[in-house]
Amino acid sequence: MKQTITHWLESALYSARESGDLNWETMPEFEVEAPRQKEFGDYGTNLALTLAKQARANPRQVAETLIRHLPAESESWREKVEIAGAGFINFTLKAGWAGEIVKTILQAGIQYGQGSSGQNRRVLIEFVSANPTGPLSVGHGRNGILGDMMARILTALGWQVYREFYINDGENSTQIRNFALSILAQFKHLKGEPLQMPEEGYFGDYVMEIAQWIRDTQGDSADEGDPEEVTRRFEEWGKQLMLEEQERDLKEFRIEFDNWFSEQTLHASGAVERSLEVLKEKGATYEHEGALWLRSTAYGDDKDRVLVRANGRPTYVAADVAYHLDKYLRGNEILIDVLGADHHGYIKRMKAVVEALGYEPDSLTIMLYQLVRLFREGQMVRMSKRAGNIITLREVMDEVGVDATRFFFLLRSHDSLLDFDLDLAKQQSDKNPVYYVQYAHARICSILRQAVERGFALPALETTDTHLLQHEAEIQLIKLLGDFPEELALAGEQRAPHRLTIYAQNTARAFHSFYAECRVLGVEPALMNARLCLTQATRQVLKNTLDLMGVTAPEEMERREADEELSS
RNA sequence: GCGCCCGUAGCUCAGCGGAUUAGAGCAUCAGACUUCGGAUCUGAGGGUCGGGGGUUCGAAUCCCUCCGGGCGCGCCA
Repeated sequence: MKQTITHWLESALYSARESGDLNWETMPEFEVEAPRQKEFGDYGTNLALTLAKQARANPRQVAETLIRHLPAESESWREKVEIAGAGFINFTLKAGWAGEIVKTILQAGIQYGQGSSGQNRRVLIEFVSANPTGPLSVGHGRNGILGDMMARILTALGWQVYREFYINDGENSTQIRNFALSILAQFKHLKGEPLQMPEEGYFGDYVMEIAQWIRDTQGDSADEGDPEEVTRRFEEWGKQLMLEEQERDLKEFRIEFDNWFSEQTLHASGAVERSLEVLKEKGATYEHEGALWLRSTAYGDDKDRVLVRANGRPTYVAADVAYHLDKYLRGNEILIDVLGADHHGYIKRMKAVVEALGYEPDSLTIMLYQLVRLFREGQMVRMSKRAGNIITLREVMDEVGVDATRFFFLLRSHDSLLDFDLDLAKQQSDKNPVYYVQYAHARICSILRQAVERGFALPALETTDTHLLQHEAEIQLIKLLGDFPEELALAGEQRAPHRLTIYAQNTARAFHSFYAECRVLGVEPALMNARLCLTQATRQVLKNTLDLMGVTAPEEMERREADEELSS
């Protein structure tokens, strides 16, 4: 409906210009929205206000002119059009208009809301990319959810999405090395030697478990031989086990990747050197004190960055140059990296890299998310990965459940700090908004089941008069359902998945409200059919939204409250 | 010191491509079906949108500045 009204307004604009009533050059930006106060009608627009600015005219007069030029086809829909406030144009539509939206939704079904703005272009989303030196943290969970939902959203908007996990397994990585040395230390300890952890060692229990696994499968002699070789072996074992665990946990968290990209392959294949050559050719590098530098300040970075150390080893940045170049060479037009807020310094650097490589800096989006703070018994849980006292994603998943955890992570804007209270999440899980939305879906399914049980066949769309849907609660709900395509598009454009979480809650609320106001089953047959259609349409939209969130849409739920009351 | 993010109701947060009277959940208080699931609904109280300037006919929204909180600022990754 918003679109229809937008068309009317555009048509009025052209008509007014042709007749000389109004002068304008560029199409003004304006919005069509449902006003909060119902006295203002069903939809309103600020068009006259934005246009008045451009034309330096009185907004109310502009509004009058526009109304005069509204196309004839709009007359069968409009009840009345009014000018209000500074120059808003408010439309009140004829009773029954909302029924059309219900039909549109039911016809589109699972595809309702999808768009084609992606035009089949390719986008690569890199996310999680945890170091293979430990289990996934809760922060990785937030990262994973954001990337995953973004991928689902962009797919729905017509993009060809490729999901990738970048494994920081470069042999020059000190982290991995320390990790390997930690395992080795535990291994020797298992054999009875005193525990001698490296300085920056990893202390988690899982390190010991890996050492144990190596001892069980490789025997006591696993640490014999050339020390460098031994470290390399332990590195490989540790890395493999960690990656397997990460993949398993992510899969259970409903996150899967098209590809796990190994940093090491970039070093091994010579891709790193080649990409550095590209930078050199573009004149974006220089040598200083024996090291090779990227002149990133020339592209807006705060300082220049070392690409190759004086000792000849390439830095992490060098690998990232090669990696991002590789992403582009694989035909991706748009790149999205999902990173924790502690990497914010990374944005300017990577934009500089992209530009130095000859690509459009805006083609790379870095989605930063703020950190997650865990609370238990009202206390913030301090965590350190090396010390091994982290709460893992797996623990949270097991404690809180996948649906609730995903929903919780998607509840807040990614650039807002997220406090995750474990006790609240599990003890008062019925207060969790995820149940509110899921309950609406389950309730709808229950109504539809009942309808069949009572012998009311689910109505055919062609024979149903959806124009009977005129109750205020019905209109309210339908308006929201009609907004879904726009909400989805905005979530994609703004890279703001949480918008759909808010939307899901609003839609669920509107349905619960409708449910309380309007009986579906047992009312006059024509109206019942119309309401059954609306109920089905709502189910479809909730389902589509929950699918995008990767949260299940249950057809029934346990009646937990009732059970508790019986037992108490 | 420099950079990024945040500061909106008692608490947790939406809104921030300016626009008609600032929203939701939780908490508090008061109510609601002998038929569709009470994990629900209806209503009430509660806000100088951190402070101060500026732009604008109009600012929670844009700009500047200050204050408070978080996170960074390696030839680590």
